[in-house]
Amino acid sequence: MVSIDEVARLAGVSTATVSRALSGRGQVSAPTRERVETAAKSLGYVVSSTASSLASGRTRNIGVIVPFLDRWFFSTVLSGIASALMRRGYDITLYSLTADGEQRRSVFADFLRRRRVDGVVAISIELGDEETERLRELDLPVIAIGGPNPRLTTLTVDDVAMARLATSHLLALGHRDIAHIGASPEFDIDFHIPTRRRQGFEQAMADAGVPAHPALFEPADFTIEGGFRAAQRLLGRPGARPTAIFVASDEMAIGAILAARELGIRVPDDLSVIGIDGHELGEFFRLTTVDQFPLRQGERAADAILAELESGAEAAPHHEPGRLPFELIVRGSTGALSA
Amino acid sequence: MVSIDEVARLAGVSTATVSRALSGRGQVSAPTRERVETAAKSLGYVVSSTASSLASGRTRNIGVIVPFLDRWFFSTVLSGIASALMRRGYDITLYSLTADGEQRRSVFADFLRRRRVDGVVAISIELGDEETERLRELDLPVIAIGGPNPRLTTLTVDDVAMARLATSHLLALGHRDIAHIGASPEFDIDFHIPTRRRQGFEQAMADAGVPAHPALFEPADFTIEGGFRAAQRLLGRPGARPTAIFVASDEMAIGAILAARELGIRVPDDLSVIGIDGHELGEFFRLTTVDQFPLRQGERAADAILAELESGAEAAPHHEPGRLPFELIVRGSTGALSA
DNA sequence: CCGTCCCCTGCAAGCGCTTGCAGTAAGATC
DNA sequence: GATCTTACTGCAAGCGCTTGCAGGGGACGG
Repeated sequence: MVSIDEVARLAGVSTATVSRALSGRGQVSAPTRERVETAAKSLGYVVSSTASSLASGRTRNIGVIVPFLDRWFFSTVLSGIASALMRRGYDITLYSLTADGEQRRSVFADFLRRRRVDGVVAISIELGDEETERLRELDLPVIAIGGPNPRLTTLTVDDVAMARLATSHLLALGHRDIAHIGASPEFDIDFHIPTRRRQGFEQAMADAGVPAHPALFEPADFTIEGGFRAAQRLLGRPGARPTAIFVASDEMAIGAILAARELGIRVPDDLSVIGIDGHELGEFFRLTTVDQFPLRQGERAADAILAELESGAEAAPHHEPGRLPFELIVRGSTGALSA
Repeated sequence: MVSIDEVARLAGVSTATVSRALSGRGQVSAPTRERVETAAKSLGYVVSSTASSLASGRTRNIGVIVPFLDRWFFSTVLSGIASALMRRGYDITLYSLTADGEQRRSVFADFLRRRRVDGVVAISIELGDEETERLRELDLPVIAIGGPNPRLTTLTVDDVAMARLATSHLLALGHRDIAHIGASPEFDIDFHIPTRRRQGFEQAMADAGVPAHPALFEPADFTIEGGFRAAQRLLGRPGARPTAIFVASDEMAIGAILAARELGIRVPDDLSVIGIDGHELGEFFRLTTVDQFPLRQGERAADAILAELESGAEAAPHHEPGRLPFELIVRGSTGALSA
């Protein structure tokens, strides 16, 4: 492997000058810089990240903590983070928090403390107090996407407002018997997003003076299949059927659409369905949704962490609640209430 | 941040002994080891990966190259890799090869050459000659999953055999008019899996003495929507309809099932559909498939790279073609040909 | 023509570990 | 009891960079 000394020798300068020329820190005359760059290129020199990190204290590496890798939302956010970071020359090291509690603990107790990263992005994880504390102890910039955490800088989307927007859309179409598919209460213990979406739903209903019937709520597990079953229960009951369903995620909403089809209920003629997220399959299923642009969320998180790094200003945690954009995307799964 | 010196002082030994006690390399008496471990724990010491890497040349970090992060197959394999690697205390740094060609080049020309990783896993990427060469120049263990590459150690599943198995299943059920949904030829240029699956299909048909009608092939793009459209074309044509479809991926197969439903064609009564992959949605759609266990593929790749690292033996590239397991999973989307 | 200032460059001291080598003491061998 | 081993530990030299500091001009002003 070629080292900085060889480049220095070839360019006829000291290693200090090579370092400065290639990193852009400190003064180097234009001709010298050019000689160094030529030498480096001809030798195929690439700086050793370990040596550079040790000497400088900068790693050019961001740690990303993800609860699941194989769920659409998280992998999409991750994808946004990865492309934005790589564009700026940063590496990213991945910390996946599987179901295994012991392993999760070791991420905070060991992995992250190896000084391998300059900053951390945590995607939609409800962090425990101790975990939050561990993160703060790292003394590194941390950006959390999702669950607002008063002790960390967070990028959040206003879940209540999103849910209100979705519900208002249904109300504006004339619907009154609106059901809601959300998460079961025990889910909420460490994952508050479904609760907030439910609150938004209830607020919008209350604002419109429409009573939200408790029987029109069904819990599910945020999968297509879960949404399917919840919708089956909702639509298969004797008595009056809801004319619309606000579903707390697109995947569950797709399940609901499939359930309706199976029951011979036409969407949107007999039933309107709206989801939340902006899932890639939404277009195919013609699903009306409130998009939260997860890819861009990842990019924004990457930009935010780089901004903190480059400003050097370890700004006090400033939450920006509800700052992430969202947008109603009307497709074919919602329609006016038929008389 | 606490350093090794503090631990040494507290334990009353030299830093050399601390290093040996904590890393398990070299001899340390049991009582000394215990004192060191106690001291380290009480100070919350975690070794600095950069310093350790620089001194030892080992990073305890594996690079993973992924073509897409937000596609089910890749993120599932990645998930398997991540959990297996973290279990062994390894970090993983992610190199995402977006569509951007320039960025892709920089992964091989710069990112990977920073000496940040001890080994590389490449997931289902058809690597160009120059890229392969770059990887070999790294002089690190490399494991490629997927596309067999004679110059790298690869873990592959026998795509031809999988396709034969799927096709045989349909043939055994009595089907003769079997269509195939695969990839369009231009896709194949840098992605040979679809071609191999098609070959397996044709072989199985030929072996059974059944002519594979060219009109019964439809290309698609490996998405649900693509499969949907391909099936629409296949099933909407005037004339005799196929009684079964072998689809080259589960996602496309799901699309095909949805298309059939929309056309009022009953699955499996009027049409059998079989896919390949083992997609998580397969169960929900009752899709018969040939599972290739992507999660376990990732785990095996992780194990393989660690084995190479720990043996130290930079074994010559040994491809193990067709060594990865696959299995026919019969669910509800295939059935005997009705008379 | 000399002093100042500003660029540019090199020197050399680390960054926080790991590990070859050497030294010590205790146990083993005869 | 002398000599070898063997097990353990410490010393100190790096690993390949970065960067504070200082020195050497050239430009410029007086």
